[in-house]
Amino acid sequence: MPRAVREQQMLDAAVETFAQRGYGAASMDEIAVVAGVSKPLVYLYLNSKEELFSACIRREAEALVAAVRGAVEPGARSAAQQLWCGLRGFFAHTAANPDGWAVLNNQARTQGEPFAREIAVMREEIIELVTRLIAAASREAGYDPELAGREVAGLAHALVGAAESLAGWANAPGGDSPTSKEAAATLMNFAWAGLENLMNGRHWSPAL
Amino acid sequence: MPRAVREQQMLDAAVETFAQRGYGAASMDEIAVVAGVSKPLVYLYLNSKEELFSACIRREAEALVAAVRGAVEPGARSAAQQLWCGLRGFFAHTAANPDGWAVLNNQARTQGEPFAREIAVMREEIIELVTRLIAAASREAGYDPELAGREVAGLAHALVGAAESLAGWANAPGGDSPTSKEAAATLMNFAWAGLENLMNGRHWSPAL
Amino acid sequence: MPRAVREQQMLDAAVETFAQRGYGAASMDEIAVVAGVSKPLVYLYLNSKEELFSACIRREAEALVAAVRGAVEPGARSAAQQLWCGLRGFFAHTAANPDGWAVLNNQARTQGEPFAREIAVMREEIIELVTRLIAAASREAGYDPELAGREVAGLAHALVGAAESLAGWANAPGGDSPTSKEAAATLMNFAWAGLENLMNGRHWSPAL
Amino acid sequence: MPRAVREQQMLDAAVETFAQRGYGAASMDEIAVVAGVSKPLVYLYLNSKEELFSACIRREAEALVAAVRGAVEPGARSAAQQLWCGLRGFFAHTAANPDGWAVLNNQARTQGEPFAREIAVMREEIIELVTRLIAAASREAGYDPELAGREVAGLAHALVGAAESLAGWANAPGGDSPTSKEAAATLMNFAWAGLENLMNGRHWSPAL
DNA sequence: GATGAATGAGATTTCATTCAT
DNA sequence: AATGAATGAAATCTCATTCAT
Repeated sequence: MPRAVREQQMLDAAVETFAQRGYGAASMDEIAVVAGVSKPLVYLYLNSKEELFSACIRREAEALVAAVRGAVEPGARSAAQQLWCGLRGFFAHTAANPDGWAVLNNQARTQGEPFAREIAVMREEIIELVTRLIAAASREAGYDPELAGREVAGLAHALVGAAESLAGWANAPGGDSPTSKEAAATLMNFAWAGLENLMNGRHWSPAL
Repeated sequence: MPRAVREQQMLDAAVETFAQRGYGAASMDEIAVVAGVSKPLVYLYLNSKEELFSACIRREAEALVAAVRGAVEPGARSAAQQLWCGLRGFFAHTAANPDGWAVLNNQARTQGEPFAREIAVMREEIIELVTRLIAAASREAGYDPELAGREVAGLAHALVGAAESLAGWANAPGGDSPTSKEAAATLMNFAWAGLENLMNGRHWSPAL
Repeated sequence: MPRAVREQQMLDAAVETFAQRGYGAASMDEIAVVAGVSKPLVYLYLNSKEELFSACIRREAEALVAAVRGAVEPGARSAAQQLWCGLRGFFAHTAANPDGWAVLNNQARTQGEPFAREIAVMREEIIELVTRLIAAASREAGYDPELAGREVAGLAHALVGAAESLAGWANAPGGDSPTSKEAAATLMNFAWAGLENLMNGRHWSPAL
Repeated sequence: MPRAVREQQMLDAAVETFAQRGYGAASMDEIAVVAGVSKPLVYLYLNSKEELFSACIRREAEALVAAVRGAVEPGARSAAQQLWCGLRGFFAHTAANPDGWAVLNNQARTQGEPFAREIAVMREEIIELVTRLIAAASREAGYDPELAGREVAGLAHALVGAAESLAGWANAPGGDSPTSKEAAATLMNFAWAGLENLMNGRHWSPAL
């Protein structure tokens, strides 16, 4: 069996195992068994547990970013529609790849350097994309996004954070989880309302 | 030295170590050294690594819930003010106890059962509190929260998720993090705007 | 059992095993079994295979140097007698501690850095001692050792090299090995004759 | 490429690797890479690590013995001259083939059976040659070597041991090493003086 | 109440070796 | 003649856990 194929099998097995057991508790033994190969082969191809984990992170991060970017489809639609499509793409991808999402969001982020940095890079990329879309959407709505640059960035941060949180909830087993469509709609409402208030200068304040 | 004091020292050491190394990488040896006692004493008081970790989670979760509930000060003020105070309490507590927060949010959540369940319980408690406050606030504003029960819950979920995300950002080292007051204000703006739109039936929809 | 005692037991077992199997082929498992303890205890006390080997080298080197110095008994006798006694002490010690000698001469010297350096230091110490004794002996015999400083050093080098070689032969199993007394006598003859020729300027030359 | 040539390339690579890493630490992988062939080919030609090492020993031992024998040039000269030429040949060969010498003297000797035996055989061959030369030289000088047979053998042993020791010193990096000519001259002086004293019955004795 | 001494079990990693082509 | 693909076995090292005092 050619090397490239085997490597993907190993990454599949590793993502599954890391997601279910956690980085520390996942053993190379188990990963090899799940992949259906011997342990030395895993080391021959991927060198060490750390590099294997990094390879998982890289593959899953690239797949997630590609899924979101692919869903956005720039040009064809309004910025608001693009944001909506991006969110739906995000929830659809994380729902379809719960293990990959768990590796990125639960494991990699919490295992310290050097893994956290790789996640941070991916997150920055997405936040930047969201920031651009919100700014464009506010321009479409007739506002001047320059007026509230810092707050637009804050909105993007909160939106991404809330999306991450909802993705976990949406993937959780149990009856009352929202569908991925509902989750995206909730967030669009959130973003929309926030944008409107932001641009109209309607801020909540403690004195209110 | 009385047992209760020693036990708290051990929990302090354990929280610090778990937060910095992660559950898997933290060793009982190191915890004992940090606590300034011998390893058998840790076992005598806390039985096993798992129970020790559970004790940390329980202590930190209770402290966090108490801090938020204490900040809310029911009765004295409007529901919106209570929500504001609760958020400030949340951000203040996580900023003052970064290790405890890291154990709850980064470690316990990602180590699988039975720890994740303890976190879920605490989270439900807080989400319920937030849901009640949002409903009360909408009643104060003259709306009928029964009209949009499910969406109020969604709003609470998103708010808590965004708060968790902002707590991580606010505690992160680096110059552009928001202060805990800014973070709370950002979230109140979103909650407020979201509530208003919700109650006025102004939903964003794909067709828009 | 107190730590110091156990540590010596482990070093005994390690010296025996390293001598018989070689550094590479000796396993920590076998050393632990020979020492009658569990493997983790070996690591607890001696940290790693490398440090364990270093500890063996240090202990055996110090014992050997002490044996030679102790046998020399300076002051009481002529320098020639001292050299004789030192050689006898050397052969007696290596014969009584064949494993220790094998670790120093066969294993440590050939395992590269950092072990070879430790041996080199010990060897320098002994060569210096021998050089001093030869110089003193030549003074006693009425020569001026300053006249042939470099060659005296060469003689000391050759003497030590020959002694190392003979120690291996004397320890070897088989009937025709010399006793340790014979070995020492052979070397004294060697040294004596070399010294005499050296000081009388009688050099062998190819033309002869 | 013909098999014989490939085999020599592999042996070259193996000698180099064994000399630099030691028998245990040298891996078949590295040897194959250094030889510029694939690992299975090494096994096809040389069967196992042990046989490969044996082949190295055999080749290098034969080359060394041939170099010494070739340098001796029997018949043409006096026995003393032959000894002198043999020593020069020995030092020249070890200086020109430091890796081969390291394999013989440092690695093979210290890896236990069956390798040590192969070295012992070669060594016996050389000691026998030296013994014959010393006996012949003493006959040329008018002595009766039968009178001191055992001591002549001892002298040969010491001479060979000293030569091995000096070969290591002469090959060592560092400024104060002797040249191979100096080393040979030093040994001839000792052999000559030792022989003279031996035959004249001038023994050093403790009582002296 | 407290600890120095000790270990069973299992982690990651490496290596000599072979098969199918 | 030659190799990419693959592995059984064993190495070093760590850790949660327990006893005897």
